[in-house]
Amino acid sequence: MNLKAELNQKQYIAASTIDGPLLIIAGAGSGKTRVITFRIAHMLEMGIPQSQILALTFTNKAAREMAERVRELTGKKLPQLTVSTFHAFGVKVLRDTISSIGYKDNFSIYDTVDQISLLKESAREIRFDMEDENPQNILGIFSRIKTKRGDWDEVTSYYQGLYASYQRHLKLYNAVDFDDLIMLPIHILDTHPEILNRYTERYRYIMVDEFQDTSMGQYRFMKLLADGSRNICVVGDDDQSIYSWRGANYENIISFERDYPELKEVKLEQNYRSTETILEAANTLIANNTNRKGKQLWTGTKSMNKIEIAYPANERDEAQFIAEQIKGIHMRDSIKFGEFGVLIRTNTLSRAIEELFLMENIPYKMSGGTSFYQRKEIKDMICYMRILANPEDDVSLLRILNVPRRGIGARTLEQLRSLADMHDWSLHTAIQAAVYATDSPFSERAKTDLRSFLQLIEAFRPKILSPRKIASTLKELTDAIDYWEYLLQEHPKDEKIPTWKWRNIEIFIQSIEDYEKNPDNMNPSLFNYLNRISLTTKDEPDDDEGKVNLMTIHSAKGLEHEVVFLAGVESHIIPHARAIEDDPANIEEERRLFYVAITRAKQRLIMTSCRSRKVLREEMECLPSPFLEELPQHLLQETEAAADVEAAEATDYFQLLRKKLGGV
DNA sequence: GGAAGCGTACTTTTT
DNA sequence: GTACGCTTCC
Repeated sequence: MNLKAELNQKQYIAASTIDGPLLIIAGAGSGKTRVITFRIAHMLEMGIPQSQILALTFTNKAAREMAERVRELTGKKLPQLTVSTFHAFGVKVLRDTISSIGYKDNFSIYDTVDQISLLKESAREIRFDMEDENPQNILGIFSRIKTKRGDWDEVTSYYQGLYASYQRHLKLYNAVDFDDLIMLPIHILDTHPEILNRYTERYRYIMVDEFQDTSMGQYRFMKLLADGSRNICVVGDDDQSIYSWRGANYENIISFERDYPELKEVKLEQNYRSTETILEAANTLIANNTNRKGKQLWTGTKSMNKIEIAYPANERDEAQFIAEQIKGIHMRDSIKFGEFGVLIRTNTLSRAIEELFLMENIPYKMSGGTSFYQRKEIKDMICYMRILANPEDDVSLLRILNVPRRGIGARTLEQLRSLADMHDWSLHTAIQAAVYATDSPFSERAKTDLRSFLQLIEAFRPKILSPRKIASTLKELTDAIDYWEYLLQEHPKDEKIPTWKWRNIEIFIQSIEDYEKNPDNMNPSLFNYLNRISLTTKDEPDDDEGKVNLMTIHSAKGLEHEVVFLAGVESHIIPHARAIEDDPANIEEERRLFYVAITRAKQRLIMTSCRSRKVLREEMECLPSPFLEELPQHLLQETEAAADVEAAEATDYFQLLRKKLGGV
């Protein structure tokens, strides 16, 4: 491997500097992934054992891609190389060490939906009134407390008791939430020097991708691991920091410079992705942000196309326009469907577009959004699996206790809950007591129903825990509970729905089977499988090369496409009205978001801004995004959105628009 | 006491 | 479109 021939001079320095702290500022499209993969390959070539290398990323997609590229480059399987997201690495650490803080290693991981159920349970027990409360808000407060981003204040103190209850229940259910995946490992490493030592001895070379998106917790986690060797390389771009709402703190770049004063810094500014037009637009836009490290991207790629903007009448016409453009460009310029990206600010904007893609037979895939695993029928299956893995997991138990209907209703549940609350038991323990205790106050009928539920769990638990028996046991379980009959019963009007849902379950079971049969999988246990799917939002593998990529701007980060459509470029969507409401200073993050969207495009960028859009049933007038005014107008070109607009209406509109854009 | 049926309020971004 | 809560039915 000849690094010098493969990389430009800056890239070469970044890839060949492997000892000591290194800060790489990598602009959009500057070949960052290439540098990282070459850097790892170079380390391996220098004789560093793969087990000593740890690469941390932010998303599963990035992790998967990085691992794949290193394998391709080296032609080796590298089973001991660790490339993972922060959260997945947290799980790995917890699996090995969580017993040191009194949890069991079969812990469940709660996603947002589970967290809300847990919150409601916690509130119920301490008789906290949840009327007029927004669970998401409360969870936001809890998250800030847990990750030490904030402290209790006059407003939030009100929830302190609820937080204590929430935490107590997590532990009682042997469960952790997403924040725990970062904070608990930190706690363990902080308080157990011998465990910390084990990790710092093992991982001698650490790399962190998308560093601008790391939270304070993730930074501490990284620092704990890295302080043994101080061979720590972080790669980031402050202009692409778009996760501050989740605690990302791009000031970590400053902390890094402070904590590792001996660091070397490399700035990658040559862009290999986009045309001059697109880069000039992006540079001009982002220069409006005040809080940034200066950076100017440049490229040698000449432009053929201006940035296009169309103003469709409504979201239907917008979808129509995008579909037609894609078809046209696909045919005329023979650009594969897989080279198109359609970017949206919010998941809800996908609906109209998806509908038209289906109608026009345009193959597409939507990444992000409600994941496969969040679908009701799949979530039911997962909760059964979680109960089998961890019977104390009340959140999962509550979900499936009466699914399918087995006669356990509100009254029985209430009795169970008071029994559990009284003794600080999980519901599972309470059920056992209800069934087997001699002085049980439960009705004979309730006891019979509960007993058969317990027997079901007891029968299937050893089965599903035996090696490579997850898929087959789950199949058996769905038959035993007659889930098909349940689906029919729940949807009596339309047999299409049960058929569709049953099909999803079959797909799910098949994917488990694939997981179990994969020879590269050293330890395909139920726990590992559950942990894995808790951390991935996506449907199973996305090897569909020939499909248009429809996704949110957030999930588009790190990707690139020949032709990029940016839909819904309207004043309340980007910048999002809600974000600005929260804090007007959020405009800078929204601008970065727009910047990320623009810089995904290699050849062509086509934006659409609807004149009206249906929001929650109601038709709403829309104005173009103010960010459009910030782009150099000579780079823009208006494209007629073919639509049945009345001419007069259109003229009025364009006058309004010119006024707005021209400031006259 | 449990199941089924109807009305209402909410969708910013994700591990 | 959907998920939850409240009411009525069996």
